[in-house]
Amino acid sequence: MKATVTLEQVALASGVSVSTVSRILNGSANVSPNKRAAVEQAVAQLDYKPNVLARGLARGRTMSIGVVTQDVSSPFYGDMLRGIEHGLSGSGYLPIFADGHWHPEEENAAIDVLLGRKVDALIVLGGAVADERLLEVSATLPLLVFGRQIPEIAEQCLRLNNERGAYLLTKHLIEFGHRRIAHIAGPSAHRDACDRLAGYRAALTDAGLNVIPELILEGDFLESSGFMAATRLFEGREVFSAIFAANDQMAYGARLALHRKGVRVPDDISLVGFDDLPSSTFCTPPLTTVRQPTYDLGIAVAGSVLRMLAGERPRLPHIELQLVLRESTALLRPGLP
Amino acid sequence: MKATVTLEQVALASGVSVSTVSRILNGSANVSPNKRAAVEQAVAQLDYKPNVLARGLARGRTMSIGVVTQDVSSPFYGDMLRGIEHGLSGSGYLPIFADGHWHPEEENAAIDVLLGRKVDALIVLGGAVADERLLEVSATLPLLVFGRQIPEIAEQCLRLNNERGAYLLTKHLIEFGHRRIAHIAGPSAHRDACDRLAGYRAALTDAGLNVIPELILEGDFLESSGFMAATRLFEGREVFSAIFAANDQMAYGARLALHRKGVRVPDDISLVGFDDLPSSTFCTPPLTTVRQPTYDLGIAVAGSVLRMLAGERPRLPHIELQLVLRESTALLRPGLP
DNA sequence: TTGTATGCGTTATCAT
DNA sequence: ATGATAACGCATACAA
Repeated sequence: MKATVTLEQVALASGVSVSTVSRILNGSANVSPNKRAAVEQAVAQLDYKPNVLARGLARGRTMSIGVVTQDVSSPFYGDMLRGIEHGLSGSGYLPIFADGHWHPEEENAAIDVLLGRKVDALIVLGGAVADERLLEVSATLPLLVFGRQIPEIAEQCLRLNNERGAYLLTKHLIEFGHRRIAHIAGPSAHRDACDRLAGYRAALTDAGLNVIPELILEGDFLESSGFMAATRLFEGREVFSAIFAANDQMAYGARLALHRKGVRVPDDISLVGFDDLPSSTFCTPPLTTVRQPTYDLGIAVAGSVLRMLAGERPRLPHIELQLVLRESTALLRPGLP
Repeated sequence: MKATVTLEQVALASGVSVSTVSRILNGSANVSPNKRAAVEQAVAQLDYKPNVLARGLARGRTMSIGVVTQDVSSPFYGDMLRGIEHGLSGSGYLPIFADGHWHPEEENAAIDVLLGRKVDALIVLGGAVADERLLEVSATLPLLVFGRQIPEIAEQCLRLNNERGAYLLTKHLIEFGHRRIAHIAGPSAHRDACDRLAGYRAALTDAGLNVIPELILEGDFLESSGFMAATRLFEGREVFSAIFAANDQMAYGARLALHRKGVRVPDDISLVGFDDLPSSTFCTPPLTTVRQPTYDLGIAVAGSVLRMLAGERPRLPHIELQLVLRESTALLRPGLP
């Protein structure tokens, strides 16, 4: 309907110069009250909306923040994005997402796209691009990284202690009497997966139990791989009374495999995951897991970006993973190994 | 590190004018091979990246497409976004998301933000802004709407037949011998919820069964409401042998309630949902539901947007909902009502 | 075919 | 305090 209203038109309608209008709109310094009023009225009347592009071109900033994810549709990232979005709301900055699909190449491309869009800051969630690349980027604009630690920019990196989370989980199972605990690990190329495996190992060792290689299988963090791993576990000759899946999604898959076998959870086998996805509260039975406060993490990261944009230090919080005890774990039944 | 390289610098480096460089970059018409080569080399050498903002300002388009969602973190929308993203990849257009959080006001704000960003087209997913608003928008730029039907722009609207889906589901239960089927409906303000309720009613009526008001409860499409509804169902005096939840998430909640009551699915009670979320394959037991092909829908919508951008007609496909039979439904056990 | 000049809508730097 | 005017980086109508 109405064509784009420009600053010039507002200036004309209110009888002042464009620069004055611009000043008023940006709240910069001194303007006479009457002119201000005239302009504000014209703005309202013409329903003037500043052109973000032109503003960006002139000022050199776009008021948008690039966010590189690995999979928008995954419950984990989805929830973080929501947190980021919430944390940014009201700041005038708009998050722009680009997906790396767990592929370093695509991830690099995503970063390129975002930089090409002249985002004012960048948030990288997980992934595996080279540290050097991120350091380059960091030299150009405010960068925040979740899920990895780059020494040179440690202050801008937020990484939860996955090993500790896995340790807690495993220890919990051990305290419940389990000594033959299977582990469905994540992809070995994935840092988090390795850390969780390490935590599992450490807990066993600390408890004087030995690690049984046959009870460690690798999945890909998706439900189906959890299903297959659990199925294979039953085909093996090593008995076990508990399964620790490296993330909730694989735990779901494993749970289904158990269901198919007619194995009860937690009566026959205890099961734990990692992440505490929203749906883990509503599994049958509700899943014991470790909570990654994704939403709050998103908010924290968003806050830090805003701080860096304001020239301050990121001040990322230190966040501890917490054990969430639910109903998928139980005391080892007497008579079992 | 390297400051932004401009067209002018490329022009200088290759000994031609900026306009020539611009032409080559945009592939417009005739340029001598040697100049072209020189420019291309300079571009590569300087690692020139066009400034999207400047380009947008000059050309009047931003190569970005606004997408209004209701909840990025929901499995439903997350998957659609993935589809849209995929469908747009390679086209040069970048999707930009803004969330309405199921709030008409926020949704309007989201549209404003996107329009302010001068997106070249808009995709609206679900939601409840006034038809008029969308018609206004549609007069300005290519618009595509999922989840509602606006007569004036019917060609640009994609809406699945929710009533039919619910009908199929209910009919399936009836064919399995169930005659007292409870329904956990979605919020009555939600169009899809109403349609599903209507389908449920129609199937009962067509089968000569009467609709029992006490067996119809309203939820809010989230797991917790499904849990509460199922719990209340047991407190009522009307018996039932099956539950039809208006979406998978509520079915999950209901399933947990049943688990708590010690009620087996499907042995004691059959349960169905609606949506076929990725995780429904891995429920215990896997959930019988109706499939909304979210990912493909996303791709279809993206394709149509691209088509409209190219001046063609949207040509949205007609998509049928399909029943997905899994293990949460079983024949009514003899002796039950 | 190629170069020059102008415009896109704002902001910022000057004068005044 | 306020108004011209020059960037911002690119596309394009026009001229050559």
